[in-house]
Amino acid sequence: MASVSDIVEEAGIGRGTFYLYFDSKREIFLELIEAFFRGYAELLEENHRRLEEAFRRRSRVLRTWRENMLRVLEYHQENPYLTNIAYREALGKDEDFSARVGELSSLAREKLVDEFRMMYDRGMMRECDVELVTSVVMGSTVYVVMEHLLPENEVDVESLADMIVEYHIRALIPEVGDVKRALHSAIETG
Amino acid sequence: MASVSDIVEEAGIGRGTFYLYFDSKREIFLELIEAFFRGYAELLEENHRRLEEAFRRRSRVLRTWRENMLRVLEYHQENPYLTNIAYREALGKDEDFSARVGELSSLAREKLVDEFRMMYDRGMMRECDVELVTSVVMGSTVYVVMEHLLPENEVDVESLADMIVEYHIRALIPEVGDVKRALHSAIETG
DNA sequence: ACTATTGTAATGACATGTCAGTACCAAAAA
DNA sequence: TTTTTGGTACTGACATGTCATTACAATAGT
Repeated sequence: MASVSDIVEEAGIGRGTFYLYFDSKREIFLELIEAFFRGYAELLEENHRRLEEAFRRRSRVLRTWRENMLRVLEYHQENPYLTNIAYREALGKDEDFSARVGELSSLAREKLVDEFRMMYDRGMMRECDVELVTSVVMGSTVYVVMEHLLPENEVDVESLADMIVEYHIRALIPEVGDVKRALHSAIETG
Repeated sequence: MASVSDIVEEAGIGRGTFYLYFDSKREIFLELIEAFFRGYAELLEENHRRLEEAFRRRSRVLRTWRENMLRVLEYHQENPYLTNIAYREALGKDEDFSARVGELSSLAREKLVDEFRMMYDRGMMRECDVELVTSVVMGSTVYVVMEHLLPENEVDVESLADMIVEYHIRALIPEVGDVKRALHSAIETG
C-alpha cells in the first residue's frame, strides 16, 4: 500500500499538511472506501426497487435486470481506482475494511437472492440452487469488471451488459422458456 | 500478514531455527505460494490435455469438462489456506507475487479460451465473445470457491461441479442444441 | 564432544505521526 | 504610506513504533 510519504510526494504537499486534513492514513483510506461502498450500496438498493417495481407491473423484468447490470458496470467504470483498491489491493489489509467488504457483499447477496426468488416464483427461472447462482453472477461480474472494464478505456459497457445478461438468462431460463423472446425483451432496443 | 513471531510460535520452533531454514520471511511466503501455483498450473495443463484428447476422440467432451471442473474445485478444497492467501490475503501485497498471479491467470485464460474455441469449432457452443465467456467462467469459479468451498467443510464438491457446469452449458449451448442431451452427457452418471 | 536448536537482545530499515517554525497575506495601527 | 500584528496554510526534521533480521550465549540431543 502507498505510504504516507508516497501520498504526500504524489500530491506535492508536505508531510505535515497531510495530517492537517486527515487524522491518520487509515482515516483517509476508510473514508474513500466507505464513500465507494455507500454509493454502491445505494445503487444496489435502487436496482432492487426498480426490479421489484417491474415484477409488480409484471413487465420489463429482464429489461430492468439488464439496466441494473449496466448501472453496476458503469459505477465501477466511473470509479476505476476505488474499484481496484476495493477488490484487489486492500483485501487482506485492514480488519475494519474486510468487515465492511463482508457487509456489502452480504447486502448484495441478499438482494440478488431475493430477486432470483421473485423470478423463480413467476416461472421465469428454472429450479436451481439460488445461493450458488448468486455466487456465479456476483463472481463473474466482479471478474469481468476487473478484466474488461478497468484495463481498457475504450470498452463498450452497453454491449458488455448485454452479453453478461444474455449469458445468465440463457443459463437460468426454464426448460419450457422461450430463449429468443426472453433475450429480446431484455436486450434488443425497442 | 503473520509476523515471524507468529510463525515460529505457531510452528513451535525458535526464532533462530526459522532463519536456519529460510533466508527470509518473503522466501517462505513465495515458496508456499509458488508450490500452490505450480500445482495449479500443472492441473490446468493436465485438464487441457484431457479435454484435447476428448475432442480428438469426439466423445465425452462435456463429461471431461465436468471432471476438470471437479478437479479444480478439489484442488482448492485441498489447499484451503493457500487458496485464501492466494486469492484474498496477498493480492496487493507483494510485487513478485502479483506478477506471478498475473502469469498464472493468463495461463488459465489461454487454456480456457483455447478450449472454448475447440467447442465452438465443433458446433458445441453458440457464437459469442470467447474472452468474455472465459472471464465469466473464471470469475464465477473463484467466487464459488471462496464462498461455498472454503467456509463450509461439509460441502458436496461433486454436486457443486455439476451445478456450475450445468450453468455454463445452458448458457453456452447453441440455439439448435439439445440441452437435455448435453447435460446428460456431462453430468448424469452412467 | 559435537551438533543442532533455542530464545533473548541488539540492529536497522522503514512506517506513521508530531510540532516548532516558516511563508504569506490581510487587516489594524503607526 | 509604512509598520505591526494576527491568523492560516504549510513544512520537514524529529520522535516514536513496528518488525524482519542478525548475533550469540545457553541448552538439549546424539
